[in-house]
Amino acid sequence: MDTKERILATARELFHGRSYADVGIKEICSMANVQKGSFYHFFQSKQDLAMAVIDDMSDDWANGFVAEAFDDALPPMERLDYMVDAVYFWQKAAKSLEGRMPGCLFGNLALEVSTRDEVIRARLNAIFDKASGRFHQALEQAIEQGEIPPLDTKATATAMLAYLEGVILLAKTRNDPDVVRNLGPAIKSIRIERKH
Amino acid sequence: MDTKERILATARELFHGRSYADVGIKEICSMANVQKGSFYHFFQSKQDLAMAVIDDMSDDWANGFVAEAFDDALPPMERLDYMVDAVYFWQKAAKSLEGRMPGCLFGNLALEVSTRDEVIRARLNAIFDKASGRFHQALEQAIEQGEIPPLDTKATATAMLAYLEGVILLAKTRNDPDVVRNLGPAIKSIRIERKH
DNA sequence: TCAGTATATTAGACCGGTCGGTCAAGTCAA
DNA sequence: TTGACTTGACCGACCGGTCTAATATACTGA
Repeated sequence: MDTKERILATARELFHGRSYADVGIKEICSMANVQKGSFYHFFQSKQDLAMAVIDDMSDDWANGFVAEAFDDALPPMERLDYMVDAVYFWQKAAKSLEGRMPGCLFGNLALEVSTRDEVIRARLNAIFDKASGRFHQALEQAIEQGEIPPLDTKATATAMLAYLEGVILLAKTRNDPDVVRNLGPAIKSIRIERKH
Repeated sequence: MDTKERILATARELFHGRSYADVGIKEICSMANVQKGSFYHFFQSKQDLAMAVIDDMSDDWANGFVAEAFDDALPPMERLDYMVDAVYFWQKAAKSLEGRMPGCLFGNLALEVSTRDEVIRARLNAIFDKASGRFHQALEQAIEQGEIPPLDTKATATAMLAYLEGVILLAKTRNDPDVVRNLGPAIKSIRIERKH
């Protein structure tokens, strides 16, 4: 594992487990066994690192269980349950490892830095758009296959993403992953009707 | 307006508009025209200030439009729309004043500091519990009055609060209060059935 | 009413520590 | 010999918090 990857992985872990402002470059470096000069050889700034961390996590998600959850082979509405389950097990594992529920890195960063850093905010926004696109596709297929009655798929998809983020927020505040398991499945009840 | 109130009001504005870590005591003092010595006469620490700000905002909410929204005179399910509207107009006003959507102070703080500060986390958790209690009461009455079919009122109430927080999170990330207006009303579609 | 005193509040210099970031000198493989 | 990478000392700015001295304000007994 080369230096840059080590920095990235460490930063991701620390940012996720605590917060952006709370984690210093010095701490990242010492935990990754890297000197400061090396750090600034690979990253221009802390902001640059944050962007790289966001992209890194986003890629992992897209190729990881998000890809599994939104597999076309699964019945569309079951994909939502799969997604909720994945979040639950992930948060539960993280809590049992570190004692605290880290929540969603994207949601955490969004609320922490989006009033201060326009570049990061825009990137996070794009990631949410992409995520809501997955929900959108699932909803389109669910309607197509007669699994649910027609509705405003775009709006409902975004609402579902919002709900998932909200559930994670509340679960993190309670420090209890079970909140995700208890409230998560209700994501399927959210409906925004078509305008006519 | 005495010194302590000035500190409190300024801190609240800054914490809400930016973040906890990003706002220093020095900045709060200079904006409130207070010296550091005075600050530490009234507050033991920055954490102490945060707690006071949280309580202050919580009281304002409880006696402000939350009290209006959850007025017993309103039909229960209409209270939810009232609440969503209030959030929308508030965020819109804040954005037109400062250019940025601040989101929900409690949600912001929850994601920023709850992994780091157990005391603040617990307080925020209590506030969320109280808020979900309002939803709960509205749902109980809605069922009682035949406005909606029976459901798990406790779980649904919490789910609705989660949804509201999630919508605000997404709106803040988009920096667009209209997200609240567009997605907010779907809060009424959320249902968690009774266990039997 | 007043002197005297205790207490609440203000003032701002000061503290050690940490922050993000820079830099010149070095190592090492191609 | 070149260019990628590493080392770690160093920078000014800022952080939360402390401290002592000055100044209002409130309360006291005569």
